Amino acid sequence: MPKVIFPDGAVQEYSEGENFLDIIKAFDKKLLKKSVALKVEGVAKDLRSKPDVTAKSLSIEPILLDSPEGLDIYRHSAAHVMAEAVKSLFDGVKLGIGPTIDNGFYYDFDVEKPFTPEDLDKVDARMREIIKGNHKFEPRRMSKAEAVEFFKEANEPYKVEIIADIPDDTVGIYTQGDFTDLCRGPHLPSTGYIQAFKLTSAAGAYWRGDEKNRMLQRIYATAWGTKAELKEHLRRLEEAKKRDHRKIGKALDLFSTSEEIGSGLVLWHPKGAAIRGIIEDFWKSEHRKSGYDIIYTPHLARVDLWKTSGHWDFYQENLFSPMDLDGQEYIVRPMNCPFHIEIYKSRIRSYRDLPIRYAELGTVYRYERSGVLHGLLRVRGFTQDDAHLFTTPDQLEGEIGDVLEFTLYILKSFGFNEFDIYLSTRPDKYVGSLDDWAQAEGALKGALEASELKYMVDPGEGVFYGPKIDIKIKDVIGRSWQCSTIQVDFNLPERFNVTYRDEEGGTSRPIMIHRALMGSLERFFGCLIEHYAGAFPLWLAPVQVILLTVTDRNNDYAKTVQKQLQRAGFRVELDSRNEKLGFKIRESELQKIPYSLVIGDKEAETLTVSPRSKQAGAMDAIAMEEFIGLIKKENVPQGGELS
RNA sequence: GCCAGCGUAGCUCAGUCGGUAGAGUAACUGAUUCGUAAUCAGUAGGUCGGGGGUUCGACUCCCCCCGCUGGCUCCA
Repeated sequence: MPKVIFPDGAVQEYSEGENFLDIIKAFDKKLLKKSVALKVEGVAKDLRSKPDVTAKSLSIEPILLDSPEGLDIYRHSAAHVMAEAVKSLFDGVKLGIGPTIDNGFYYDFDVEKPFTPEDLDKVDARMREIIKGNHKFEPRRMSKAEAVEFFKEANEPYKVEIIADIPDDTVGIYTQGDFTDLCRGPHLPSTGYIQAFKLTSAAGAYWRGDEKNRMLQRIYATAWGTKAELKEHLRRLEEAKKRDHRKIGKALDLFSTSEEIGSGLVLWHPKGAAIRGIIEDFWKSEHRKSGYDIIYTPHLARVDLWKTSGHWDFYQENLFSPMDLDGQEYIVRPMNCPFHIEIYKSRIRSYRDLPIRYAELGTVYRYERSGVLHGLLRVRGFTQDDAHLFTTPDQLEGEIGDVLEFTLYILKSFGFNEFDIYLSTRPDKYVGSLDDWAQAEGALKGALEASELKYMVDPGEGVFYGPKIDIKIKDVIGRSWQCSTIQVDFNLPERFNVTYRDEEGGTSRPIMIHRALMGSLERFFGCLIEHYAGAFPLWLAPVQVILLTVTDRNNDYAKTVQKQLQRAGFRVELDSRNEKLGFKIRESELQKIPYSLVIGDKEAETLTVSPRSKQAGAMDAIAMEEFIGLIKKENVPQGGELS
């Protein structure tokens, strides 16, 4: 009898005609219950498919629902159920694509009218009926010509378009009930396997992501193996909402935007500004330590400057319109680089001067389309922690390595320890020679390899003037935000005719590195707020210590304590309102102030304070000097020392 | 920019069928002097995002604009 071999070496014999479902069932019923599909000789197949009996022995591996691959199959099957539900409810629906995504799936539909929330309820209800009906997912294969014919017949032009792009000779088709869809598979054995899903939102989405194409209607959903997991996922989303920087920014009075002022323009309130000030001070002192010169440059420049730089041609959709000044056209700057170049060019530079590192907290303005604005994370006016390094070709890779190390040090100082690193290569729209691009990509790659950091390649995602390394930080809902960026540029030195005197007394062209570590202060601040849920570490907290008096009798002593702490350099507030202690504590907790000092008769008599830490709760009364010593130790960035 | 949803007191949110708006909280005033997450009472607070239309009458229905949110596209 033919047999299959499980991953642990166990063998199960079977007779002809049995499918894998039968075989696994005979082997271990419990295992079958957890399986959604299987791999045969490493290839994913449906549970209901049959083994090739000519092979006497096949190695198989059930794909379990609680594996990433299993969950993916599960969600994909749920997407098919959604498509069936939509097709059965609305007339003239044409199917787009229905892939799985993190935590769920979506399906795109070409429909007459966009879905309303009520439509989603109907789709949800129909999906549940389909699941209850427990229809089998029946696979079959068709030649491409047959499939094209089939989907033309079915009035599914998008499917026909997809088939044309499939390189294989045949394509997979799955049918459940009377619904048929193009699909690679594998799928669940039947719709009844789906236990827990929830439609989350509907949104317009261009066919193939191209805004020249027709806009389809997309329904997003999340799906999980069990109802408990779904519930847990929804709970996590709720938790994430609580950390939303927009919500916390309001609650802690950190920043706002105003309709009167305009979209995407941020107002930094005193407490947000206090944090920004601390970040800027830290940033400046670290840059000086690392050999950067800090500069200041204007926010406007003549439009010709941007024609020279290439921004006028390559970046125009993001530029604000020119304004006329004495017959000259000026625009607000979208970038800082040309200004730094002009400082470089203000005198002749020698190879002995290089590398030159100019750093600036440079405020820029970019026109972003209204639909993309998002809290602090995507705005129209923002301050980059920008720098431009001018290097000789020999220095390039070494400088990139140093910048990379410096970047990670700065990010770690703020408590970020996990990020995704991408190497972005030449885009379709680019300037410069292919040789330059190859050299620049090589230098970035070399620095990454030397640093032994894990990174991914993002093909075609570079800037028009050069390739880059991006470091992305994830926000609480799993969205990834690009903060740090390190870009190599051969192009601007060329365009601005930037030179240095080389060893031979000749004229050579430096290479530029553009880099921003935090990216923009606005976005970085947004990420910081979410990272800490507003409970900033001591060194960043706008108010580090709040003094809470028990009665008016304690006000005088509290003032001396306040003065002492201020003299020691701490940001201190005194809450001497005529309120109960519990009330004051509640407020200091809600404001997420790291330390509250309770000051009552007992403390005034013994010249002590009773600290209450945001992290650890109430502490025993201690002398002021002792408390100051304690918080001095804590009042530092988290990144350690730069090597 | 495109698709959808939303915009009511400083904040969080009710407001039914079209009949001129309400709660909690914050603010203010007074009382209370209190020991680790909300003391009590009173007062005041609104062009219902803006403009136009329908109607005897619009927070409510329709149109345009602004802003926000979730996506698409694009990016620090």
